[in-house]
Amino acid sequence: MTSHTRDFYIGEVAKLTGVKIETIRYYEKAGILTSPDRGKNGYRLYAKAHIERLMFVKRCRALGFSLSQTLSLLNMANSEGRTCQQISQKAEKQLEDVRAKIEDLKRMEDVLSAYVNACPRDASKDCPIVTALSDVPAL
Amino acid sequence: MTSHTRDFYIGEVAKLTGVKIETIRYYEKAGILTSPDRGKNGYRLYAKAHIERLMFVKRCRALGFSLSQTLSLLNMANSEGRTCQQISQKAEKQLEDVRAKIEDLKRMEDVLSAYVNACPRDASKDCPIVTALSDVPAL
DNA sequence: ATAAGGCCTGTAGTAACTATAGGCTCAAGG
DNA sequence: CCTTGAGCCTATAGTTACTACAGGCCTTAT
Repeated sequence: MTSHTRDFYIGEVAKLTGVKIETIRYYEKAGILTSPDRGKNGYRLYAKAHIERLMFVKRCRALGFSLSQTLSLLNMANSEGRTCQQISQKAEKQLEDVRAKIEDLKRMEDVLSAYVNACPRDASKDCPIVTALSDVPAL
Repeated sequence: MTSHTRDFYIGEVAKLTGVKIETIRYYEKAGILTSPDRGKNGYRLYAKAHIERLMFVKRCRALGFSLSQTLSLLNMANSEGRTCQQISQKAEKQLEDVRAKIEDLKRMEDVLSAYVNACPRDASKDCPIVTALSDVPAL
């Protein structure tokens, strides 16, 4: 029982992770993924570790982390001296950001639904939505 | 009492509307704002109508409309045959989009806060957040 | 006279991809 | 053996909505 794991072509990696081929290559160029070995034909050969790293990136992105935040998390996750506390601090910071975005969007929602409610939604010509949108404060 | 309104330089427009000078010029190039007249020195001269249009754009953007959605709203708002119903349809569509984004972000919030809660936040080495993030489903 | 500030154009940079062009390699079918 | 198709390669351009220069007028005040 050796620690041998077979290599994967980029297309297989894409299928396994659900990340598009172009995106995987983009991540490599952007320094998010380390360059894999190449076969004699020049094809990229990925090992299990690459795929785990890519899943990490995918999940971070799905949680709204930017690529640079993701890279920082990756480096931290793979560093010897890191602590659980450091990781959770980043997660908490991101949680705050997400909550702030939710608040922003809720304000949009409120205004939009007020507009929609104020509108008679019929064939009339002067729409209160238009009026509200074009009003200039100090003119 | 004529309908005369004085002209505004781009800097004044920026102050009145709170939209940056570069952004105003960008909107003109992008076809969102019509090109204003120029003075003999080549400076742009804006009239009240431009400023109202710009405020319209600013409010649409603040409500999450894209520039092309905004342009479509503008064209509709200024068209003779448009009805209140058409306008409110766009607003309702945008309201749906905003609500969908809120749902997305709430899902992120749930996952993130679960992660943060699961983490002991101490000096330990194996962080449950890292484990959860790098797990590959079918490998 | 000159310095500061506002305006002009045009280009490049940002984030995170996505799409396209042009060209290899590899396996299977006729 | 040849060809066809699929999969891979690189490099470049396009996307969205700006933002930031660089280099150079014009105008006004000191």
